[in-house]
Amino acid sequence: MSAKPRIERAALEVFAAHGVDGATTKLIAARAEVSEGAIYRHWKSKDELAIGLFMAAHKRLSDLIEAEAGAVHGVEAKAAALVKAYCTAADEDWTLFSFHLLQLHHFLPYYQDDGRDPVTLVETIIKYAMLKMELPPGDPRVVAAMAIGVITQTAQNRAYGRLGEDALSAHAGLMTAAVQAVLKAR
Amino acid sequence: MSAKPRIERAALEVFAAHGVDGATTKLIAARAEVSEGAIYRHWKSKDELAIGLFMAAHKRLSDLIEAEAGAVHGVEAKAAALVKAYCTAADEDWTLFSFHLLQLHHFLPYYQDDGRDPVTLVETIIKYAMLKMELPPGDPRVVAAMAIGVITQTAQNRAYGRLGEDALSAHAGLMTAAVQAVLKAR
DNA sequence: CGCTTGCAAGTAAATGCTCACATACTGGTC
DNA sequence: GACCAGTATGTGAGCATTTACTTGCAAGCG
Repeated sequence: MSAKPRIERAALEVFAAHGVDGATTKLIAARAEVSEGAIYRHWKSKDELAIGLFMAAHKRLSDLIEAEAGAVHGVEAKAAALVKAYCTAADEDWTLFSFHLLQLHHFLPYYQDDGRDPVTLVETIIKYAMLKMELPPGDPRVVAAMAIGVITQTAQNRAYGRLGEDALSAHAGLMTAAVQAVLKAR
Repeated sequence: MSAKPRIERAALEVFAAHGVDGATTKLIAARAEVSEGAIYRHWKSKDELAIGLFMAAHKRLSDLIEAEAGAVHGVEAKAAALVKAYCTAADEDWTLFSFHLLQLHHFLPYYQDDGRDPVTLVETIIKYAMLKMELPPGDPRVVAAMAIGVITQTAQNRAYGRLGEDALSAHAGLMTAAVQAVLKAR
């Protein structure tokens, strides 16, 4: 098999485990069973590799949110769809999503806020629902953070090995109920 | 003033901003206005410095949880007390708590689980409340993760500058209501 | 051939850390 | 108080190692 996809997989694993700064090109190459030089045939630098991988996950997640939220009506339904979609996607490519989840803060300076990052999208949905009186009023930034936190912290704890090996989807029902409760709580 | 506390402050800031691996001893020394050698008068290595700072925050948070939860009866009251206490402590020493929050994953391998880390403590409280029928049954690990996520994600977004400069306590009421809703949701 | 992909050895720079030296504090003795 | 040894604290030049990245060469392939 060609080296590029093997490098991508290996890099995701190493970045997720050690962080971008803690990961070494040697380790990535070793895990991909490839020489270090091979990395630089496909990427200009370690950082470009990391940013490329992160942005792929970031865009995939943003697209997912837009698609799922656009397909149904009402915040309740949107919340349920989003939770389920996130769980499914994460289970399908856990390496990619745990990397995205755990290393988010490293890439904050990089993605320009065009309003298409996951957090802003959720904020927008909530703001709109408040306007339509579907939700009680409140700071949409905080409500969005709290609702997202229900998902991300659960996923993080799974990544840390605190929840066993069950798929994230196994908890989708509980998480959906919790998110909907957060949205309405005041 | 002596160098040690200045180094500690500088290290917290640099670790929080760049991560433990991304932080350099040169940068820490420069920010503390101290020579690099001064660091090694007080700590054996950069990692020991980082671990010391983290463990101090970790223990302080654990003690806080035990004290606050032990002082009142009933999950509802415990939840309210914990949220308020965390917000107050975080506002009092935001540098310390944002470092703890953002770099947690770096130190996971280090703290042995004697059941006294914050997450396990919350899990125990929830498990006990379920036994006493104060809460509907459900996986306590997941419920704890979700409840904690409400707080941590909000605090993280504040650290990322997404919530303005308001104190975290400004949102304590909203967060308390959300946490209590999560605990009861099913 | 021409082009892409991979390797092995190597390089320059950065990083964590050390060490010889200087200075400031501490407490006991006269 | 004056003296002084002993210790703790800070400096800054520098060392060994690691790290990201480069380069010359060869193999596969249309």
